[in-house]
Amino acid sequence: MNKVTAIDVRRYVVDLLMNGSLAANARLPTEREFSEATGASRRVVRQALSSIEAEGLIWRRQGKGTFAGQPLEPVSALAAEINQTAEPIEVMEARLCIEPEIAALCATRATSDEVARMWALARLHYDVEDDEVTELWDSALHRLIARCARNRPLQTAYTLLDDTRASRDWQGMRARTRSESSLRETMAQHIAIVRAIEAGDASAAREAMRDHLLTRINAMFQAAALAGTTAADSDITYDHEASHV
Amino acid sequence: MNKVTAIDVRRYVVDLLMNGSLAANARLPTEREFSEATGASRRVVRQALSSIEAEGLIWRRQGKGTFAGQPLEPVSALAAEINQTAEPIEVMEARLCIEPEIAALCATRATSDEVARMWALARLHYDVEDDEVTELWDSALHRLIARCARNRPLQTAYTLLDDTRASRDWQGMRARTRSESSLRETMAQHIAIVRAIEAGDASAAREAMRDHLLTRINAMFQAAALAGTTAADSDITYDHEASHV
DNA sequence: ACGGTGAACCAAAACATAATTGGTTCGCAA
DNA sequence: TTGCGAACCAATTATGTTTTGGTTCACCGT
Repeated sequence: MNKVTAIDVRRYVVDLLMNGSLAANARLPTEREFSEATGASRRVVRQALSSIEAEGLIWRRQGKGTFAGQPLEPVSALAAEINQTAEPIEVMEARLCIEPEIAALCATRATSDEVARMWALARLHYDVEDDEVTELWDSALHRLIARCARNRPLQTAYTLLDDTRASRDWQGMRARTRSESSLRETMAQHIAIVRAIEAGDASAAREAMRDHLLTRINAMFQAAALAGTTAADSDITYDHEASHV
Repeated sequence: MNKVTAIDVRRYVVDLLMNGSLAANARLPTEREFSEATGASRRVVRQALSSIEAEGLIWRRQGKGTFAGQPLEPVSALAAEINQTAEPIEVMEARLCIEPEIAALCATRATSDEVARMWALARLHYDVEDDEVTELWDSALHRLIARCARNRPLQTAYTLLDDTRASRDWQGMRARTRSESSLRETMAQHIAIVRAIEAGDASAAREAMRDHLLTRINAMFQAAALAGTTAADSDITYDHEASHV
């Protein structure tokens, strides 16, 4: 009797998350499929998945499935209709306004459980072969932080911005702005954000989030300048917001 | 041959709209039902309905039906959805996060025309008696500032928050928080905001907007304390946000 | 020849039904 | 007792049918 333990299944699933090619929707196989694939009983599979979910790497929904990252808020239909015409740079500017405040609120309200999940997402080492994957885990952390601000209107506003990332010409933008070094920088900034949140330091969280977003925005500007087609004056960095205090 | 003309059907439908106890956005009979009820051909019914629709009394949607009044805009629909679960204090907190940044952007982007319009709104002397009117002009100024930030996602987000004024227990809140002195204070703060925007001073505009919102929030807290029913600890002022450097 | 009628057809939205999926319980057996 | 499998439950999606406004067209009466 070759017993497959929850630890084994856990390793199997985490491997799939890190190395395997996730579907576009970040959807994982069903519990029954995992059970069949690993030879473990469904109970064991559920134990493994539950532990991974508690860590914050996946989320599950009855009738829907199991997914990598963090859940999207279900504003879907209306949000898509509203945000049809948003320019990427506009969206980033809006995020620069809202997300630092969200991080500040989050610092005063996140539970230790939630902070632990943030650490798991911030410290993730994944194969960076695919832009989609990078975006998946990045957005998961940001989404989790937004949720922990515990302010529904704000979260809805953030979701409005978050939804636009998935659509349209963001894809090409991502491919150009990502690099080995910028990835390392992003991870360092994520860690700084979570550290501030864990410390309950609202001001530090706000500033860390600002730094992070400013870095990303400037990367976008530089990518646009390299591409050359759009934005004639995009070689200037986005700093007129730095008059903050 | 007793022909029923479009005019006849029109009168029939308008009568239904006026006398009948139809709420706003109530559903009307289908075109086929109208046709059967009036004896007119469907074409005639459609002519009549089209004229009524052009007047703005009804709206139609393929597959959905014919409805009284004007269709709900998607943003308003989302706002209504939020209002079912969001507390007024949550909304004010969200505004406290977003609006100062909007004011800062506005200070760098508003044209002189727009500033002139802001002055007109800020200097308006309105009667304290009528809460509705007070709220209307206050909302108008804030919306104008949001528009001048020239960022559609941000403007949408603000509209989402501002729409909540129209609904539910916001009414009672208004009546309790408004007074002769608070009205004067509000006007002074409005003027300070517009002055900073006119000067192009982003930091000053941000701070002026913060002050204004904090004042309003504390007024709400005090009103809640007076009402006594809700929020046991509402006698403390809302200041844990004041750590803002 | 003209205009209206009724029927048929199209597309969008709602409604109803079946299938899928995570969550839960229970009997059975090692 | 513990763990497994099966069945069942509830939420969600997928699919098909019906309803409804929008459109086209052959036909009839004047």
